[in-house]
Amino acid sequence: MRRPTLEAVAARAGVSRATASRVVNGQTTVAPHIRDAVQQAIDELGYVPNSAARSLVTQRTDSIALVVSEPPTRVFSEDPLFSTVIRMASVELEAVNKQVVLMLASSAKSHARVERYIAGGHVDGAMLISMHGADPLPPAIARLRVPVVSYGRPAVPVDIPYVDNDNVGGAEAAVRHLVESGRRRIATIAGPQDMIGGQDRLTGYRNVLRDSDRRSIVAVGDFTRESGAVAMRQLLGDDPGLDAVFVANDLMAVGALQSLRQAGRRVPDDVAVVGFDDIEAAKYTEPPLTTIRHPIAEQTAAMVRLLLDLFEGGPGDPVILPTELVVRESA
Amino acid sequence: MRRPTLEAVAARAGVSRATASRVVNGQTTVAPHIRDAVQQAIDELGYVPNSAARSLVTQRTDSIALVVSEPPTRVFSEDPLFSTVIRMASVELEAVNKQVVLMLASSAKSHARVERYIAGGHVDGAMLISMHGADPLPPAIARLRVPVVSYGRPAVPVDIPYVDNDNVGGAEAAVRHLVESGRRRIATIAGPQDMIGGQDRLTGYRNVLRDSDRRSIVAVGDFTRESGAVAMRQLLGDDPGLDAVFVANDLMAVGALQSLRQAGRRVPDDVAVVGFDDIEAAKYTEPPLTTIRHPIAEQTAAMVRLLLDLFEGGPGDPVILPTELVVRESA
DNA sequence: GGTGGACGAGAGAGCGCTCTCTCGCCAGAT
DNA sequence: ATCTGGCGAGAGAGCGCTCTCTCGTCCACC
Repeated sequence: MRRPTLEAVAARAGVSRATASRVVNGQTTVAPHIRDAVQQAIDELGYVPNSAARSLVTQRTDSIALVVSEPPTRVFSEDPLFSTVIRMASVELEAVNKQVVLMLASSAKSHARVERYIAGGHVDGAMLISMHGADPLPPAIARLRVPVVSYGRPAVPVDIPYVDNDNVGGAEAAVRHLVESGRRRIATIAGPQDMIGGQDRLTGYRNVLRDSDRRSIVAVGDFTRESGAVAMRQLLGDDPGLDAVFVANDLMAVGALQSLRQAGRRVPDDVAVVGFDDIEAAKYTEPPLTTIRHPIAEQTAAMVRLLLDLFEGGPGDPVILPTELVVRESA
Repeated sequence: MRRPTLEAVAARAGVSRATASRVVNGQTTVAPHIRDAVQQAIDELGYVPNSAARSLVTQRTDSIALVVSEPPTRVFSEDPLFSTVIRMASVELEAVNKQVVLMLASSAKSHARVERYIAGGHVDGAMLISMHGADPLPPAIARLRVPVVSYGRPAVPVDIPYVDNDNVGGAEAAVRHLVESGRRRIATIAGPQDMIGGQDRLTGYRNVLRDSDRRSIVAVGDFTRESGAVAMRQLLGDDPGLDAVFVANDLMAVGALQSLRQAGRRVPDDVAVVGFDDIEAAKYTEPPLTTIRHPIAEQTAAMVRLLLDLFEGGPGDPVILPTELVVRESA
């Protein structure tokens, strides 16, 4: 009662195993009537190729590792980044008949595991989702001679093709919007400085403030809602006269709005707020949040394309996608 | 420059391939000094077993399909259910050295794909996450003679072991809480009736109302925030005198709170609201949401255990986990 | 009519591993 | 000294597939 093999199909169709294989793999050098006979045998037996046997000889596995290297706090949070990326990547890869093997690599132990797994040739390539600068995984995997791409620029300079959005440009657009609407004392709640997104968005903020001759007022959060609320309270303590704040992600911005409300500040009348990410919840805050949208779906699609290109020997040039200011009512 | 094989390891250690294989697989019938020699050869060569070759002969793959069968609207939404389940399942399976192959099965085309893939012996077993009653996948996969478990009770009676939370009991607890706090006209915003969770939670609501001699007032949403807002407006139109509403999930409850605010109703003074799920955002609504907590992480862990038991020939009895009323300020 | 070429189909090797079967060796019993 | 038993290690088959090489056939052209 085991699964039928190619041998069985060939026998039933009265041809050789090689010919049956040709039909299965869609080669054209098979006469139509033979092709039909084989196809019929396949249907009758319910034949499905054994992938292990196939990849043993082809040296391909048709599966791709999607490595999520991030502490649980962030993956578990309300931030839809990871689920969106995972989902989009699956859709894109399934469209080209590749399987997605999901691997989480939060601990040092799991790092070793992932490294061994990828080194072991279980997958044809890997996609890395890691925003942490201290993360040892990107350089480690880059050494493995397996095609790898990264979602987001790796924090340490390492020769991995990547796809990122224009964090600096987006932050600049956000702060410029505040400057142009006449705000004078513009603070920021920055993200973690060991993450590339945190760094770049702070850089964008600083760039514009420098050019417009304003003083920078900085608090640092960790991209969670709660840390945004804490940072906002701290900023209000440091500089009660601030009239605007650029928050490095929307989740922290939601927390900041909460602190502003508790402190009796009106948004945007007293304090203007601009976030970053344009998560779903940004539409539903009170008031709705002005923010920077970056296209997660397109970025993911671009990442998948980049990896597929790499398989074909493509150059693997980094891709930077533009961001967009979405003006709602908070600024 | 290809990867070292077991043959190479054996040659370097001066033993046969069979002996090297014994060492790799941790068999005890190998003399210590030979074991050491082989281990050293493995380390020096950086040998990693070829999984394709191994599973060709063992007929195992050590990977498990995680099939998410749900329309994009829900997976994409803010509902953290899927990302939590996916994450927890990964952690649990990685702990026992199994790989997670993620498959999305939203369209009919992808259904066929998933079915073929699982039938093709690419995985040792499958975990199904599907809340849709109309979903043809569970019965189809159940026929494949591959160990399968389901997250949530399959809507059509089909012989698949499953793990679910006590939706009926949870809904009963929620509505009983409203009854006991003296509410008279208790409405509900039900979930989609083609989903088991939607059905069961409505059943729980009806059970308690029947027993407490109250009239049921029902609107139906689709588990999204927006549909909750719409349903709440509709309920207020149908019965302006309602003084409580049990909402079948928190996301819709958030929408309902919004509609209540717009209609000038105070919560909980005029209308009490109880949700279901206890998502993160439930803590941050205005006022914080009273809701039913069900343990997603434990449910996922139980699902994984159930599948592993199945591999060992376990009985595969369904597991139902209890829920818990979390009283905050909305009711 | 003979030859060359093109093309379709089969034979068979081999991918890297596991596992059964066999064999050799040594210890202990007779 | 011979035999038996047990255990550790090797030989070799075979998992199911792909792919190269070879061969046979048929047609076209000289």
